[in-house]
Amino acid sequence: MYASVIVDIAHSSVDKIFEYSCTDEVKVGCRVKVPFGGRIIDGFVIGTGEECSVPPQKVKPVYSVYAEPPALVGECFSLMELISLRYRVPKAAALRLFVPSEMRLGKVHEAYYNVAALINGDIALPASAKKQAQVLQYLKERGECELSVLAEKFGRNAVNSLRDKGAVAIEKRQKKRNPLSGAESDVPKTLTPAQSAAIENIENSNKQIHLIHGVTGSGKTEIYLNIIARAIACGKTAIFLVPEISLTPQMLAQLRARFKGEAAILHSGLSAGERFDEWWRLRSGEAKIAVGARSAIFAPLENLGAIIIDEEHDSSYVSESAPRYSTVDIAAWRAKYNDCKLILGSATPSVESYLKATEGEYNLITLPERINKRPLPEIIIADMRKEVRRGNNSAFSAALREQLSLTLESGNQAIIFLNRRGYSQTVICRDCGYVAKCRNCDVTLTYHSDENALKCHYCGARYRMLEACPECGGRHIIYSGTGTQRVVAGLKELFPAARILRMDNDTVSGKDGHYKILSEFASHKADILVGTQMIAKGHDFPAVTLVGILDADMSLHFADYRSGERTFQLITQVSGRSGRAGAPGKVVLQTYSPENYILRYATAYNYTGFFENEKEIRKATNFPPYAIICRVMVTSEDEQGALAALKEVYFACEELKATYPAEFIFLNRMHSPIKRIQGKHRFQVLMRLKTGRLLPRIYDIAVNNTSANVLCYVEENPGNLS
DNA sequence: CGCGCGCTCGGG
DNA sequence: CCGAGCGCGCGA
Repeated sequence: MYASVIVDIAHSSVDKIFEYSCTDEVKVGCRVKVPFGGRIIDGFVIGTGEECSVPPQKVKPVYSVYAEPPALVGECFSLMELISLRYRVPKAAALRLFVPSEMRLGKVHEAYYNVAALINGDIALPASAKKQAQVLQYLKERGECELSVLAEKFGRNAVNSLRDKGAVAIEKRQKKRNPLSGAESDVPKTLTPAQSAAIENIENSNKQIHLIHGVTGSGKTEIYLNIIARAIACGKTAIFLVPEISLTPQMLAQLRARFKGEAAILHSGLSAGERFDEWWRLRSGEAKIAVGARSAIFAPLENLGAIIIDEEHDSSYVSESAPRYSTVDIAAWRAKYNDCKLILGSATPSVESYLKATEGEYNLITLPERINKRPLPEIIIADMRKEVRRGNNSAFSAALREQLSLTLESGNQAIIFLNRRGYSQTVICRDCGYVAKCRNCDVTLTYHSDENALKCHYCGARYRMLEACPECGGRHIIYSGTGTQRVVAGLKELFPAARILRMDNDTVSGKDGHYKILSEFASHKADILVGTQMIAKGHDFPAVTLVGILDADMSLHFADYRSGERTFQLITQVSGRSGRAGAPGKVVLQTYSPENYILRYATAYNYTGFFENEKEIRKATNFPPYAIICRVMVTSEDEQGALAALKEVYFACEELKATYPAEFIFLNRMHSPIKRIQGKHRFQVLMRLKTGRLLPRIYDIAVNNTSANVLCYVEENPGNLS
């Protein structure tokens, strides 16, 4: 018998199928060790058969087979093929998406716990051995007990003595780490007529992909849970994707309560062991629902009945490293393969998805009202130009101050949202205009007052704060911009009695840092939460009745065609934090351009108005979704090498343009806005294309110009152009 | 990816 | 003439 093997080396030069002789123990999907180029390495079996297409003298036998069920199942193989072709990555790189890295790296040992069990309770003990007697008594009552518990209660020595006397046995057992265990029960809530209608609509529609556009608080989650429950009831499985940031304890508790052990969660917050165990629970069929962030779209489930992508517009659904797949694309493919529904949901759908829905490619379901018809929070626009004219140079408008004191007086909580972090954005020399930049990354440094240091946000480099300007020697160094720290300081001055929490990249350490701060705030241990983007999503704060958006303009004037879309999404999301429970919420939005159409639609909660307007602009200016922005990044530590490769890539693209002039709207080469990151020079060929027709050719160009020295890679509609 | 082969160049 | 250095192609 022969096995077709893909060796686990993600490199284009070994991106082939190798054949080995084997026994029938080797099954499709198995991981094996094989002799390869003089070494023994891991590989994936993607096929078996009696025939062999290489000369017999070349064929070697499989070295060994992993003693585990096949890791790859179902559509893995065709999906691997698709990803490998679509994103021009080696098949091994595509296969790696399907197995947890813990498994490949062999890092996870099974977790064990020790159990002490009574084998002979009638043993004679000296009267002095009181502890041992207690242990015996304890075990007589319950038969067996976890060793750690016994050791805690009576001391490890007593247990050891009993073991030596043959009274108890200590046995190693495999631990099932189950992050969703210990759940309370939850019964499905009664659906509102709107929710029932939405589910009915999805069930009866003959379209495969559905977009639920529902305002915050419209009960989308209950619809998702219902659809998942229906799939499970039919003996099928389901995938439920949420942005990484939304995998909060509350959300997991909700799933745990509803689905118990049938749900498995896959995300980076779990320990390696937990993730590994959850993956196997899905693979073995014990769990039928995969819940997780982007990568959970590759969950080892067969017979899918539904795929749900919540907060469909979220930028975390596109991978930032190769293969730069789009989660919605992969999900659409799996839905098609399994002939199941794909449900996208959002309060602020991406322009791209909403366009597809209005054009009939997706089935559009609109939920315009909150569950209990509670009104959406009122948004008050504070015109900061007027504030400046009145002589108010602080970060807080009169309206915000007034609302803040009202909120604090009534014992409610407030969230202050701003886009930046650090004490202030930049450090400028007033005399010559010098701005401090990172030596490696060419990025403006940010001043952090707690360390009195300058930091680069792209590589983490830390510099001493400037005493004098290194260019002109001037001593008039000033800070500019407003950061969370300065806002906190300002708030303390205005409301000395208020308890204030700060949340940004500096106060959040590790994966649980989020939760710590957020749950501290949720349990009302603080009155005001000041933070950046990361407070916009996830948690529910019932007592928050005021949200202040300090610098709504920041994202609006960003040099990105999506800045309008992003700003609309941000305002809607942040506003949704206000007034979740009883009391009606308020939002104060501070801006220097109150007449801006994005802000006008956002404050009126008018998504369709925003969409129609935005659509026309994108159409007129030839931006996505009416075009594709394509960037070939060329990076290298060696500047000359990078420049040479850049030239090659550019010429190849120019050649394409000469052949297909109608496909190109724009083509040019340039430095990337950030010229260096971590010592790597960055150049780019930037294109705007009418369609995706030429993308495969462009991927080829990138692959062909990648060498040991220079890395070239393609980004489609990149999230940012830094 | 990691290895070995073979070619080339420089030192003796 | 021999040994070190590098580029290339191979691996089943």
